[in-house]
Amino acid sequence: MRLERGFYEQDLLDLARSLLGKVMVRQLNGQELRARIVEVEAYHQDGDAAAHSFSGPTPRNAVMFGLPGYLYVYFIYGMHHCMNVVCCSEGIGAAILIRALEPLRGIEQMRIRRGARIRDRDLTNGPAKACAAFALDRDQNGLDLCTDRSLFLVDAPRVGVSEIVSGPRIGISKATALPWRFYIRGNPFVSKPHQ
DNA sequence: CAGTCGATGTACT
DNA sequence: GTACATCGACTGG
Repeated sequence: MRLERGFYEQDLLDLARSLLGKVMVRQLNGQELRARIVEVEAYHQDGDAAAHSFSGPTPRNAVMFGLPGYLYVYFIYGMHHCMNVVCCSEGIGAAILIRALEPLRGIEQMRIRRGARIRDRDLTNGPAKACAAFALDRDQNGLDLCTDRSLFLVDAPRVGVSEIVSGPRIGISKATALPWRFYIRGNPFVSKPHQ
């Protein structure tokens, strides 16, 4: 069943851990894509210089300061997109980056967008790969996961604490000491399994 | 396997 | 101008 607003109103790191194992559903051209969240990163305006929200609201990051449960999608490196789930409460500027998914359904549809020869494990094992496989770009920025018909999350059993690994976030140059990357231990669809 | 590097648009200094 | 929450192609061992 679809996750409701209250789920997204959790504190930053609580939601980061809670999101692991949850299933992302995409309705697209009459087809359904499904994938399990296996890796995330947390970003917060307060004290986190790596967050887009760190210096306050701008046109780009406005969604981060909106309602929890909204999708924040941004364009990066001139060719990629990354998706985040807004959390906490309105005005806070906190969100969780979805870094990797485990494909469950619609794998051939994902392969159409990612490339015919891509191995299953490479379809969604990175933030921009996940966006591409799920056909998400700036058009989906500001979408409400609690009400949208084409994209939402459904509940799934919690991942046990002992199966969650945390460590430094990937690909940033500021606030590198914060251990705000979380992933499922041993899952083959995580973007960078080791370290 | 690991390391390097080019592609490419935009937000912000 | 510069940096950027990345990816994939390429190198060398």
